[in-house]
Amino acid sequence: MDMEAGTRPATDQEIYQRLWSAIAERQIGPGTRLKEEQLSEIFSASRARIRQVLQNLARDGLITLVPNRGAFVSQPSTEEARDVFFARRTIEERLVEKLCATIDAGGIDRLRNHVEAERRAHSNRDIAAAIRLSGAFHLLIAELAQSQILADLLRDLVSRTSLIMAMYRQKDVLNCGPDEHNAIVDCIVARDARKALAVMHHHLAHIENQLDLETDRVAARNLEDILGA
Amino acid sequence: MDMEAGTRPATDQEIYQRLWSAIAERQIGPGTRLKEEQLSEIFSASRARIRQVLQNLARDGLITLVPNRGAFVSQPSTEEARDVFFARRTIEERLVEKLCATIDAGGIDRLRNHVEAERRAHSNRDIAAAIRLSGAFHLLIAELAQSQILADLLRDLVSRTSLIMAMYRQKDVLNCGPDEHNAIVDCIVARDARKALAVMHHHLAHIENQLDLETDRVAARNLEDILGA
DNA sequence: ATGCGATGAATTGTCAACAATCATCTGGAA
DNA sequence: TTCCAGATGATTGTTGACAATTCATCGCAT
Repeated sequence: MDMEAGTRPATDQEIYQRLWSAIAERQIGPGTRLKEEQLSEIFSASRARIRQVLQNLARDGLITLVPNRGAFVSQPSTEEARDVFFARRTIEERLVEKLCATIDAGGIDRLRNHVEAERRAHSNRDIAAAIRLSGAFHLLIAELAQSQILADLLRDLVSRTSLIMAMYRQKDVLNCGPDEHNAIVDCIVARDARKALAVMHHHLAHIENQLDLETDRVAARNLEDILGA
Repeated sequence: MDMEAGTRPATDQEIYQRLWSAIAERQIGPGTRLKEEQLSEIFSASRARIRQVLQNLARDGLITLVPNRGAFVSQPSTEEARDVFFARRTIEERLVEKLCATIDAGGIDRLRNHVEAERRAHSNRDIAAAIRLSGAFHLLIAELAQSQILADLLRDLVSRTSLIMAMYRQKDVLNCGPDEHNAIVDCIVARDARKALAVMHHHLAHIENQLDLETDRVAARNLEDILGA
């Protein structure tokens, strides 16, 4: 949220990151249409580059590309939502299991510090930061587990999870606190792979169970207000 | 291997499929440079579309895009190779486990028929078909297990595995026969999830263990001879 | 003879204009 | 009034040309 738009060029990666954040952090609601020309003005980039970025976002499942119609922020169905959680359990259970065997002191420090940061954001009622850090925790585990392929996939799945929660979260349930994350770190530090796996499973199942199974549509918001200067 | 090139336009998907097959089935060796103009002539498509396809292939790990240099068929390192197998074990063990719980009669038929086709190709010494069917078996399991996300990822991993085997397979070892696949099907039919998981693990470990851990470079071949008319 | 710097060809990156496609709106007939 | 057909405007898809970058070659000084 730092660089001004509409003035100077922006690299492809910046545009991608910017849109990714805006979607994953729920600033742009599911179903919102993303027009190429509109984006090219906002980022002062040519349409060709915007198009390239949109294709990357589509491949990550964050947006849906409809031929001759354009790009829309994805609206995952309940089946897709369940599939995302199935894939996350598959991957993350294995990653924490591996991490228990390979973690070192530096890794433990990074995990502890991260959970601490989550706790601060939570007590400060900083919802946006809490959401971002909550996802980043899972990505940190993947990074420390040293499986590039699964880490890359998990990055996509985490952002899709944000999208899913934006659509299906019941309104009274707040974002889960850092307590469960802390429990996972404890298991890793104790090198108890069996328990770490179980706690991770419970954690993900917990999140999934908080969701509502009816389809909701979310009103589209104005892009310039979010991405513009 | 049916459509003639250089004459009529080809849709993006066709170009992608064509290159994907050529790389995954080892007709184009690792390290081969793919020039955009060359490909645009072969497929009689504009460079922009070629570029688009190349980016998709890069995201699937089949080719590597070097800025301002071009596209090269990937040469996975030994670490990346191990990571691919780690990811495959993670995913496929879970998929066969799930499949044991959800398989129906139609699915069993498809599995049996596929293994039979593999057996025929193997006894006919049809190496290309054997390679293709061997990969397709794993994809069939993923399809039947009904997890779109993991199936998509596995598709990429299977083609990367072909690339890895092209680079690191010891020359005397032939492609594994259909016997292990048959054993996996037996476990699924018996709905023995625990054993299915173990047999799948063994199968993938077996393939990985057949590999050599030294780096080999493979000579580049001529593109027109493979993709051209 | 060897190393270093300039030159040039080849290739990728970028862009703006053009063509094709789709949604919407209008108007008329049943 | 309702439905369908056609025109219209907006948006995406595609193309070819141009700019930027890289690699290889050659010349030159040491």
